[in-house]
Amino acid sequence: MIKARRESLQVTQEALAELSSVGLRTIKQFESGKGNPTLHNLQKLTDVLGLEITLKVKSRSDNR
Amino acid sequence: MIKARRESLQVTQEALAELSSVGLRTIKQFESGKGNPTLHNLQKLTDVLGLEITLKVKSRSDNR
DNA sequence: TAAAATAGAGCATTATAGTGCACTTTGATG
DNA sequence: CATCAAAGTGCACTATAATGCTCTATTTTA
Repeated sequence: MIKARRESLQVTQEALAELSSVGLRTIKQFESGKGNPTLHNLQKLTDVLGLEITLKVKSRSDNR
Repeated sequence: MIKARRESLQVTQEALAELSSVGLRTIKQFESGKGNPTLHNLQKLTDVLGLEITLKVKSRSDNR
């Protein structure tokens, strides 16, 4: 998701690293599916990518 | 947010800890605003709480 | 195809998240 | 007030996320 967004914006991992102040190595791991990023780092990335992390109540069947 | 949701479900931190397999201490820190949880832990919590983490494209003013 | 740019991976180190334990604080109840 | 339950905090230790460096692989381009 992050990766797709980054690519659609035509930004390299390196550029993203600089813009977000998240280490390049970290972004690489993260994008290659090996990460368990902290919320903080995740937010730094989504912030630069113009994405928003939201929490929504999962609508369950018995919810209505 | 997590805290509010937990309370609205009338679940104690302790119960949440057990249900989610996240350490009680961790939940305490997290809820008292001192956390920088990993995505993994955050998901374990939201999962139990019936919440969903979503990423949406932030609509910017100059987007239209 | 050679060179350059971009992405992925191994290794080692540092910073910090996760956790348990014990104690304090706070709020509710008898 | 004494008691109890739920929440918050300090301390210490362990696990792992974050990071840099270097090298390899893949993709792009001349």
